[in-house]
Amino acid sequence: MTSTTKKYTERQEQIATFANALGHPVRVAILELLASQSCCYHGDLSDELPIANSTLSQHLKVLKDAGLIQGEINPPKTKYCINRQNYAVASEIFASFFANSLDTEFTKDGILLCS
Amino acid sequence: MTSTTKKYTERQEQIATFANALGHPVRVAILELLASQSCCYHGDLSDELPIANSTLSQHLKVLKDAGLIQGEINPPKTKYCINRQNYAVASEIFASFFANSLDTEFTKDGILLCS
DNA sequence: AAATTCCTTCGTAAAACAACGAACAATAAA
DNA sequence: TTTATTGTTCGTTGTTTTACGAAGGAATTT
Repeated sequence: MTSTTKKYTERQEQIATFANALGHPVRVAILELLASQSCCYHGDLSDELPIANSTLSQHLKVLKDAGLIQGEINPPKTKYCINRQNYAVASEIFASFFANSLDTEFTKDGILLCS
Repeated sequence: MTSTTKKYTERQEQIATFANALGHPVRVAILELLASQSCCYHGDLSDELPIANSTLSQHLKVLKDAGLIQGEINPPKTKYCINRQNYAVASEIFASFFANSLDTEFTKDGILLCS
């Protein structure tokens, strides 16, 4: 392939970005905590997670940069919550990604290729 | 939190593993190619992707280690295809992950917390 | 004003990732 | 047997990630 192309589609980049954010177990745990409690202070999360405070801040930044959470800073406390809008986007994009892939299983006239 | 705990659940680890594999746009592209064509030789993928052959091998290894694809080596050719079984697992685990999270939006008596 | 609480940022070190070309199998073709 | 073809593995380089403690900022409490 030539190098003049724009490498990857926006969608592929978007999927990778969301996936990357989910690509560490502690970030999955963070999202689950936020989802179950709607909101949490940094300290609440820190109590539940086996990582240093500064490390937690880093992971929260990753999630925020990916758009999956948002933080309301209110010194000295900071409240985090899920960004539901982007969460829905992520949910859909993953669903469609897997749906498209699995579809092909059925669009090949029942022939299971690549045994 | 004490350090005696087993850090993360199997499920959290599993999600992170799958997500990690999806965490690079070229790997998303690879999966899409495999999904649309059912199977591909390494060379077919190489023609479509803007990376060196050796790099492609690395990415394929990541996807294989995560269980998302499988490779049938038949020198000098190698045929790759999606591991549909694990793919279905991944699809479900992501779906349930997002479903659980978004559910809370409705289980809070319509009160949108954390504006 | 000093001390405390809460969290972020900084500095740093170790590990993992991503990319490439070169070298290396393993078969097929000449 | 030599040459090609096809991929993987190796070695290397540079970047990113993950982790921590220390230091810093911002309000609140003492």
